[in-house]
Amino acid sequence: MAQEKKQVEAITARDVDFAQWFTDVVKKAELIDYSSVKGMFILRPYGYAIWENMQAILDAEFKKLGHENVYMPMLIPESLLQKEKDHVEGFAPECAWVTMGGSEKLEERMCIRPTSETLFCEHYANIIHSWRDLPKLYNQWCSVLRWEKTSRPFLRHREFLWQEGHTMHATAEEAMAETEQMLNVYADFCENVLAMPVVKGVKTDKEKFNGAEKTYTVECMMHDRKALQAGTSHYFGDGFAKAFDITFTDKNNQLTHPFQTSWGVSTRLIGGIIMTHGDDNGLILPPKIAPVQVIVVPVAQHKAGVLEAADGLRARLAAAGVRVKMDDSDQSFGWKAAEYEMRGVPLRVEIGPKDMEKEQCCIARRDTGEKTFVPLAQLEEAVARLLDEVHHNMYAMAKKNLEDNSFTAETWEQVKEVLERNNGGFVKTKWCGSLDCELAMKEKVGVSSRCMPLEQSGTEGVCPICGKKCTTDIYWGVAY
RNA sequence: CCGGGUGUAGCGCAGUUGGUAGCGCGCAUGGUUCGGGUCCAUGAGGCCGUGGGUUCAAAUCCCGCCACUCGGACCA
Repeated sequence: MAQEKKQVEAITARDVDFAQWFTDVVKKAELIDYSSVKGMFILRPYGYAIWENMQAILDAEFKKLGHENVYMPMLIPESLLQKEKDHVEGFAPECAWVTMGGSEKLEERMCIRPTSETLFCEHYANIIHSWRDLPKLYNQWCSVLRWEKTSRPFLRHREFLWQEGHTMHATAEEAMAETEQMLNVYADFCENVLAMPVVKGVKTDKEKFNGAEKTYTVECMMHDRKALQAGTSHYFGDGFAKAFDITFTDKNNQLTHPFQTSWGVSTRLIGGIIMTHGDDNGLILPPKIAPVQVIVVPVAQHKAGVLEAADGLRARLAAAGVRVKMDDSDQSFGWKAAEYEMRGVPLRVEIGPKDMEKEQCCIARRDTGEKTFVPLAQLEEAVARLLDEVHHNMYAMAKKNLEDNSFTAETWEQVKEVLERNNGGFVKTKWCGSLDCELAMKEKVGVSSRCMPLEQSGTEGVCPICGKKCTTDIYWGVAY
C-alpha cells in the first residue's frame, strides 16, 4: 500500500495539525516560497498561474458589467490619506512609509498604498463635473501593502495581490445596486468557479470597512471549521465624496456629491481553495482554475509506442482546449501519481501497453480517487464530463462541510457549548444590534461576528447576551 | 506586540564532558525498474541564522539581534 512505503515528500496529516498541513502543502506543491522580507512571499509559477486563471475569469466578468481597468500610483501623501477620518484611523497603524527620496528627506512622508480609496477620490474629484460623467466604474489590479504583525502564506501577507473596484454613481440607489451586484459576482465566482459555497451577508459596524457605510461580505467555511472572508463589497454613501470634495452638477443644475462603492478580492482566495478542498495527499484544485487540468502519465513508457500514444492523447486534449501536460520523465509511475495528486491536478490520464491493445485509457479523479476506463474515441467528452463532475463533487463536499458545521442557538452558553462540542463552526443567533453585546460575545465565547446573512428569517427571538427581543439573524465564528 | 518552539548541505534531521561536521532523502552521471513514491554504483554540495562575549580552542557556553513557526492580542 502507498501508506506503507516511505513517502519522499511527506505532508503532515490534515487532522493532526491543520496549520502545519497548510504550510506543507503550500511549500511542497510549489505555490509559494519565502523571501528575505517577513510577510512578503514569492508566488512561484504554479501558484501564480492559479491567480492568473482567477484573474482572467473575474476580469472578463467585471468588463462585461461595464468596468474599466486603470492603474493608480503606489504612494499616498500623508495629507491625502488623512482626509477621511475613519479611514486613516483604520489604516494608519499598518502603513509603511517612504520618508527618503535618494539621500534627501521628503518634505511630506508617503504611505505605500494599503488600499486606494484616497487616490481614486483625488482623481475622481478632478474628472467628475457633470451627471454626464457618471457612473465611473473603475477597477485596478495591483498589490497593496499592510504592515501585519504576523503573516501566513496566502492568508495574511504584508504585500498581497488583489483587485480593487472603485465606482462613483449619481444616486445612492445606483451605488447600492452596484455594491450588491459585485457581492453577487464574488459569490457566483466562489461557488461556480472555486467550488466554495458562501454565506452572503452584511458586516456589523464593528467589523465593517473603515469609512464605509455598509460592508457586504461572502464568508466561507474552511475544513478546520474556521471562517474565511472571501470577498467584500462596500457602500460608502457620499462620505468620502464630501471629505474629498467630489461634486457634480446634476440634471437640475444642483451641485451634488456622488455616491461611491469599492469591492475587492485577493490572493487570499488561493488560501481558501487550499483549506476548503485539500486533503492528506495535498492540494485538490477546482478544475476551472487548475493550471494543469489533466496530467497524462504513460505507463511502461520504455515499451514501443507508449510515449507516442500518450503524447497523442495530450495533443488531442490540448486541441480540445484542456490545460494538459504529459510527464515523460524517468520517475516511476507511483512517484508521478503521488506528485500530481499533491499538486491537486483534477484528472490523471494513464495509458500503457494493455490499454493500447484495448484501445482505451484510464482516467483517475483527484477528488475521489476513482478510476474509470474510457475508450480512446471518447477521450475528449469523458474528460470534459469528468472535469465537470469533479467541480460539482468538490462543491457538494464543501457545502456539506458548511452545513454540517452550522448551528443555531439562543443563549451565549449554548453558543459556547455547541462550538466546544463541535470544535468550531458557525452559530446563528439573534442579535440586538449593540456593540456591547458583540464585544461580550467575543469575551465570553471567543467568537467574532461573521455577518448578518442576507437571508433573514424575520422571526422574533432574544439577543443571546442581553436577552432583549430582536429579529436580526447573525452568524458567529472564529475567523482567519 | 506578548508567550512557547526552532534555526547545522536544497529538504528532514544527528552532532556526547567545548577540540572548526555527519546521516537519510533530494540533486548530478551511468545502469536497472516502471499499472501507486524501484534498486545499485559513483559524485557534487557547509560563513553550523547573525553580531558580540567567555576560552588556547565555540555548531556546542553566555548576551543581543534576525528569521521561521505555533498560540494569543491586533487586523481586511
